[in-house]
Amino acid sequence: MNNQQISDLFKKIAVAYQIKNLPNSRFKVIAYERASEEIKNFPTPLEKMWKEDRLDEVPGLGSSMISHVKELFTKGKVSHFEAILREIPQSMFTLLSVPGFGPKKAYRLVTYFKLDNPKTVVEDIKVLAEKGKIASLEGFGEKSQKDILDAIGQFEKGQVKENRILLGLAYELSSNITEYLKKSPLVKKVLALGSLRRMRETIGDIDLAVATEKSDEVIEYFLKYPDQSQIVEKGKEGATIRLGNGRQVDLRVIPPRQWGSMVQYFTGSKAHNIQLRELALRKGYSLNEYGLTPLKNKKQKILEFDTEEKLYKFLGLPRIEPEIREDRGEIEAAIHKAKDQKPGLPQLVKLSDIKGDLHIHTSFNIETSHDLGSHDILTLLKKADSLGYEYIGISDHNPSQSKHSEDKILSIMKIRKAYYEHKKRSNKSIRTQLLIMLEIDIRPNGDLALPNQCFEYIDASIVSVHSEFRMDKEKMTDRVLKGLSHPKARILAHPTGRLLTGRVGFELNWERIFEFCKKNNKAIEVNASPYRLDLSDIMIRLAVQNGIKLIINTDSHSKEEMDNMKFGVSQARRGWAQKNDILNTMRYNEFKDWLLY
DNA sequence: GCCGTTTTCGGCCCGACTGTTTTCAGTCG
Ligand SMILES: Nc1nc2c(ncn2[C@H]2C[C@H](O)[C@@H](COP(=O)(O)OP(=O)(O)OP(=O)(O)O)O2)c(=O)[nH]1
Ligand SMILES: [Mg+2]
Ligand SMILES: [Mg+2]
Ligand SMILES: [Zn+2]
Repeated sequence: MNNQQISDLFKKIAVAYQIKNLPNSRFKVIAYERASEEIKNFPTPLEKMWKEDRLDEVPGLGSSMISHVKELFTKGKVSHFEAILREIPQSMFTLLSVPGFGPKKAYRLVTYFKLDNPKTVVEDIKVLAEKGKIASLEGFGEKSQKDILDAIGQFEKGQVKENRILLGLAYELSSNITEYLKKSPLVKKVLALGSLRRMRETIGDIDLAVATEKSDEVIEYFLKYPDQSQIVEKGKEGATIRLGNGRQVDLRVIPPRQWGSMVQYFTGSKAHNIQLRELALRKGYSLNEYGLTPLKNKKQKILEFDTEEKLYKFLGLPRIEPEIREDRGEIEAAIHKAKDQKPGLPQLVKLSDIKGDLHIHTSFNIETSHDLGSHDILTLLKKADSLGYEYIGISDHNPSQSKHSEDKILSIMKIRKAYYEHKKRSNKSIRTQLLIMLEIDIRPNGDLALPNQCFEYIDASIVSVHSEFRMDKEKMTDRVLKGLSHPKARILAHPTGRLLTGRVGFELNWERIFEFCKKNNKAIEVNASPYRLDLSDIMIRLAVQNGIKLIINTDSHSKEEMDNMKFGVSQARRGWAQKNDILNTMRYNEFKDWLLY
C-alpha cells in the first residue's frame, strides 16, 4: 500500500469513529484525520519507514497507530480496522464525495434505505428524493430533500468534493474576480487567500477577503459577478458562489481595522491556524478571524489587528511567509528565530533572485519526435531580456533517432548551433546570454538519445524520461543515473514525469538519486509548468534537507510560458528553499562555471 | 489517539450558515 492508500484508509477510520459518536471518540476522529493528512504529505513511503523502523518519525502517528501500520505491512490488513469498517456499508463513502454530504447524513440515508451498492448509491438516493421519500425522515424536510437533488445534480456534472484545479488556472480565475471587486468604491482592500496565497500545486476553491465598512453592499455586489452560476450560501459575514465552470468562490468581508486577523485566518492552512490558535491559548488568548480575546477578564474587548504582521508580532512571532504555513515546523522555527535560536526560519528564495531559465524550446525545426516551441530564438531572448535574465538555456528536444541517420542528426545539430549563434550576434541590444543546450531523452536502457559526436555542438544538456514509465523503481533509478552520468548531462528535468492533470509519476530511489547528484555535482529541476511542478514541494523540502542543488525552469514552449517561473519559485519556497539552494540565482559567470564544469 | 517551555496526564481551534429546529446538529470554512 502506498501513502495515498494508507491515508485514505485512515480517513475512513476517522469517518467511522465520527458515526459512532461515542463521547470519547471526538478526539480520536481528529487524531485519525490528522494522521491521514500527515501520511498523504509524507515524502517517504511508509513501507520504507516501517522497514527502517522509523515510523515514529511520521507526525501524528503514536504507539497505537504505529502498531496498526505494522500489522498492515506484515499481514496485509488491520484486524481492528476491518472490525470497525465491517459495521458500516461501504456505499456511504461514495456519498461523501457529493457536496453537502458528511458522515452523519450519508450513514443515515444508506442505513435507513438499506443502500449498500457503492456503484448505484448516488442514483438510488436521487430516485428516493425524486419520489419524495426523504422529506419525511426525522431531521430532513422538503427543503433538504430538494438540496439533496441539487447537490446530486452538481455531482453528476463533475462537481466532486475532492476535485481540484491547477494553480495557473486558479490564478487567472481569481485575478478576474479581484479585478471585478476592486471596481466597487466600497471595497478598500481585496486579496486572494487560502491555498492560492500559499501557492499549493492544486487549488480546491478560491478564497477571497475584502476590507470594507459596508459588508452588505459588497456581498450583494459580489453576488452579481457576471460569471456567477449559483449562490451556494450567503450571510452577513460573507457568501459562497459557484462560477460558470462550477468552481466555488468563498468571500469573507471585514472592517479594515480587523483585516490582519481575517487575512491570517483565511490564508490558513487549517493545520497552521490550529497551531497558531493553540500558541495563542498558551499565551492566554483565544484567536479567531476577528482578533484576540483575553481568556480571563472576558469583558475586556477583543484586540484588533489591521495587519497580519502585527498579529504575529503580538504573539511573539516574526512574519511567516504564506507558502510555508502548513504546520510543517514553521511555527517552531519562528519561535526559534524570535529567540535568536537555531534552526530559525529560512530566508526563502524570491522570484527576483532568478537570473536565468534553462529549459526553453524554440520553433527551430530540430526534427524531434516531441513538440517544438512556437517562438523563434530572438523573440525568446527578448522576452528573457525583459524579465531581466542574465542568461537562458535553449533546450529543444533531441532529434528523432528512429527517423534520422547519425549523420543527419549531426548535421542538424551543427546547423542549429550556427543558426542560434548567428541570431544571437545579429541583435546586439539583447543583454541576455545564450546557452545552447538540449533536452535529451533517457532511453529505457539508460542511454542518452543523442549520438556521442553531437555533444560537441551543445554547451550542456538536461536529461529526462519521456517513455516507458512503467518500470521497477530500482531499474528506473539505474536508468536515470546512467543517463545522468554523461559529463554533459547536468540537470535531471521533471524528475518524476508526473502530470497534475492525471498522470502519476514513476517512483525513484531518492536516496540513490540524491547521493549521486551530490557526488557528481548534478542538479535536479523544479519544473515550473503548472501542469508538472516537478519536483513537488514536499520532495523539494527533502532535497534541500539533503543539500541537493536545484534549478527552477519553465519548460516553456512559448514566450508567454516564461512567466510561469513564479509557480516554480513558489514550489521551491514551499519546500523551504533558500537562494543558495537554487543554482539559477547565480550570476552568469558563476552559473556558466557550474554548467560547463 | 496524540502529545509535551504544563512532559506521562489532561488537554485537544473556533466560527458561519442552513434547515429543522424551540436550542441545535451537521457541514463547511
Ligand atoms: N481555524 C480554522 N481555519 C480553517 C478551517 N478550515 C479552513 N480554515 C481556513 C484556513 C484555510 O486555508 C481557509 C480556506 O479554507 P479552504 O477549505 O478553502 O482550504 P484551502 O484554501 O487551504 O485549501 P483548498 O485548496 O481550498 O482545498 O480557511 C478550520 O477548520 N479551522
Ligand atoms: Mg480554498
Ligand atoms: Mg474555501
Ligand atoms: Zn521539455
